[in-house]
Amino acid sequence: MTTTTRGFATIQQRDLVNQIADMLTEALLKGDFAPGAHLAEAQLARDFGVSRAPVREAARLLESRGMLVSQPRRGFFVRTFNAVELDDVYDLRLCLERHAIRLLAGKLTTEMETALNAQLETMRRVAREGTAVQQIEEDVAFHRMLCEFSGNQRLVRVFDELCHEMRFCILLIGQLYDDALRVADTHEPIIEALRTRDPDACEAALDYHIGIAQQRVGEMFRQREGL
Amino acid sequence: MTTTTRGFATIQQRDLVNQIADMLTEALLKGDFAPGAHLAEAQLARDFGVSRAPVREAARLLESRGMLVSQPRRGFFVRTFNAVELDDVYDLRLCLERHAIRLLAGKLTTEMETALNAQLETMRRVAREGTAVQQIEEDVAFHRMLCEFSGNQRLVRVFDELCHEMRFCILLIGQLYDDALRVADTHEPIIEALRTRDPDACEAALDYHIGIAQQRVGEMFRQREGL
DNA sequence: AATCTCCAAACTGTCGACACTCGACAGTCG
DNA sequence: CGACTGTCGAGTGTCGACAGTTTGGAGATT
Repeated sequence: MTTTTRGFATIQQRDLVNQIADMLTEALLKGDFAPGAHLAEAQLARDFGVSRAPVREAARLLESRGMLVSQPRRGFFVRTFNAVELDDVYDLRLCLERHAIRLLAGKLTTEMETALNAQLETMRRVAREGTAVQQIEEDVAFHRMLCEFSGNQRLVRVFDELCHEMRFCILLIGQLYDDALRVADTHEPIIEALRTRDPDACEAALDYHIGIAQQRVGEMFRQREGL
Repeated sequence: MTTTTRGFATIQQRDLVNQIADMLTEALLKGDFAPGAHLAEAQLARDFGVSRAPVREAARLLESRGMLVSQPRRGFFVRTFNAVELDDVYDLRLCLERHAIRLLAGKLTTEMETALNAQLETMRRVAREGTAVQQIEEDVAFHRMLCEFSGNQRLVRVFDELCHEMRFCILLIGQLYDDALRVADTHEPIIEALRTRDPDACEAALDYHIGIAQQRVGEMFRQREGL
């Protein structure tokens, strides 16, 4: 594991549950498990070299994040998405971000603005020289900043949950960003709209941006679903 | 599957985890635990007459619902709210319901309308002859219907999570509905606005309604907090 | 009297084990 | 030949136990 960025071993021996949850999440996002596949606790416990208790708790954690579902006496299964559920997620995300950006429009500081611009630059950089996973992460990070700057922490929490599901869907589809640089550029109008501090302009810019994203993902998903 | 339409009630041996989670939820809403109090697994296990494993899992469930928080190596504690967090919850709720009612305005059926009216009648009935808990439940049920009729199931899930927290806050404050009948009546303008099918009118009616509720709860909370 | 040290009790994180349940398969009976 | 039944393996739900950690207080020190 990536223990040391510097000479110190990771201080807080993170408990097994979180470690296992992270590893499972990574495996799920990497596509190591087929959608709908059954996750056998005993098998996972053997793989991780631990007992079943922490595996069970980690699985419950992932269930609460919407990446697994459980059936009584049958165990945990990889969450599947249909097109309707995907639309619901994007619709809800739009709802949250609209609200966030309207709040943000009224309280934008120069620090926030420079932070958003910096993030945009990061996105452009990874668009040129990063991996698809990195591109998605930085894209998510941009939108997460909008939520954070809104000031509503509870909203951020829901956004994070939704992101888990969106990531899951996107990586389940395969690659998405055929032209990452162009995608990064589409975030610029959002910053520009924020600079005007006009809530309606902000909402319009966001609607346009997310609408495109949803359409793209939706198309690819339905295409994949048709198989 | 259900070859015999004969009426055997579906025997549901609900597993311990859910039973415990429900009992804990009830106890929390009843105020059996002080805010911030430590929940000892072993003690609860003894009280329920089970082992610690299902108690732990139930506690994790309640943590994901925002009613408990956990600290590594310290265990689970009853969630506390401050005024800012309470405002965040109501702000987010407003965000969700606005979105829901706008969606609903465009697809309202007569069945939905009669269902909402029936719910309003139920609210008036329990306002006269019901308990405070019942009044809150029916009030929540009305708003939940708005979310459900919007068609976005994911939105309903988030709404349910928020409701857990709001219920928790409200019952933590003490009783709220000094004049439940009047509160019930304030839902009528929402139905009337829906009947016009004008999204803006719906949003305005909802804003007014929730704004009052938030103000009330906020005031009482700050008052209680000052102690 | 206030503070520090150290110890014991209580508690959490984790483990291995057992009982019960579910699904599949094969055998039995009409 | 088809439907029912008994059996078996796999897997979950739950339990009791152990080890390491945290907490609160008794006793020692200044």
